[in-house]
Amino acid sequence: MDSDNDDKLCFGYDAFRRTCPSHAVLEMLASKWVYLVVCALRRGRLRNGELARRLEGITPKMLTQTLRILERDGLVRREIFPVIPPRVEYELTELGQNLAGLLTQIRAWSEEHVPDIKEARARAAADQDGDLQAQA
Amino acid sequence: MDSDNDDKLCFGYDAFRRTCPSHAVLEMLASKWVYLVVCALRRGRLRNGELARRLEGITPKMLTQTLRILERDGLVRREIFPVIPPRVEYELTELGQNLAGLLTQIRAWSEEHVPDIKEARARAAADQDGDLQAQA
DNA sequence: GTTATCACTATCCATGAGGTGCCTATATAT
DNA sequence: ATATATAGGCACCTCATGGATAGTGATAAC
Repeated sequence: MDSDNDDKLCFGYDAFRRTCPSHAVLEMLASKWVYLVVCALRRGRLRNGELARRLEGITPKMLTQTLRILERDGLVRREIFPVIPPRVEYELTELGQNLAGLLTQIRAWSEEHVPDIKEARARAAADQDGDLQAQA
Repeated sequence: MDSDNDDKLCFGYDAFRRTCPSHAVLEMLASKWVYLVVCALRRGRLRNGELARRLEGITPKMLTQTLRILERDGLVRREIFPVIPPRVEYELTELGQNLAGLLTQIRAWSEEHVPDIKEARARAAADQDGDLQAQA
């Protein structure tokens, strides 16, 4: 029991350690597009184009890149239909579903607390101005 | 009611929209160091040096930068003691505490699911090799 | 006088995130 | 014959950012 690091140390992994695999996992999750893709797939399978329309502002490259990462890490399953024109569908795996619950909570938090953060930023900006005036 | 986007649309904000303030909030949260700093502060106030020692691999610059962002957005409170040598302490605000619960869950998830992701990556790598051999 | 602590700030540089455009295949529609 | 839809791959380029390093100021210890 390392008293310096005993809060929720799970399964011997410790995300605070740079070399710990869980650190790399956390890093993979720390991406805007990973959040949004996983959230978007939560309700069911979607095609590339459907995702692109839903995730406003994502470029085809970033979408593909993100999906490849999620597929590689076992969060998303990719199914190709050998038809013309091509049809490819993406859906969450069980592991992905599991994560989606958490990420959706983060997304909900972001939406809920916009006013709080707006207010905090306004106050910070005001304090800045105050400092500037105090200097003059 | 936009039937294309009705899952958990909170308070009129929609993180899927690039111009929505909640999108920016999500982007702010999507950072490895934000995760770890908030998690580290969860149990109580810490000084800069204590944080630096706990967050293995963080540079002074990134630590300060992250703390400034969190302070600006009202998640962290900064208290300066006018002594020599300087003493500065950081602690979560109520808003920060609120978020810390979620982020700690994400961190726990990362630690829990390392084996799953390792396995998925190994399988993906094996599939890759399979493709290469099939080509030859 | 030299070194150390502490919490930074400033600066530079390499990496990589992300954007843009062009390319593939084929069936259908015009 | 040409255009469109579809899901990409691939090469190139830019700019932001992460990271490394050095400096700052005041004091106290050696």
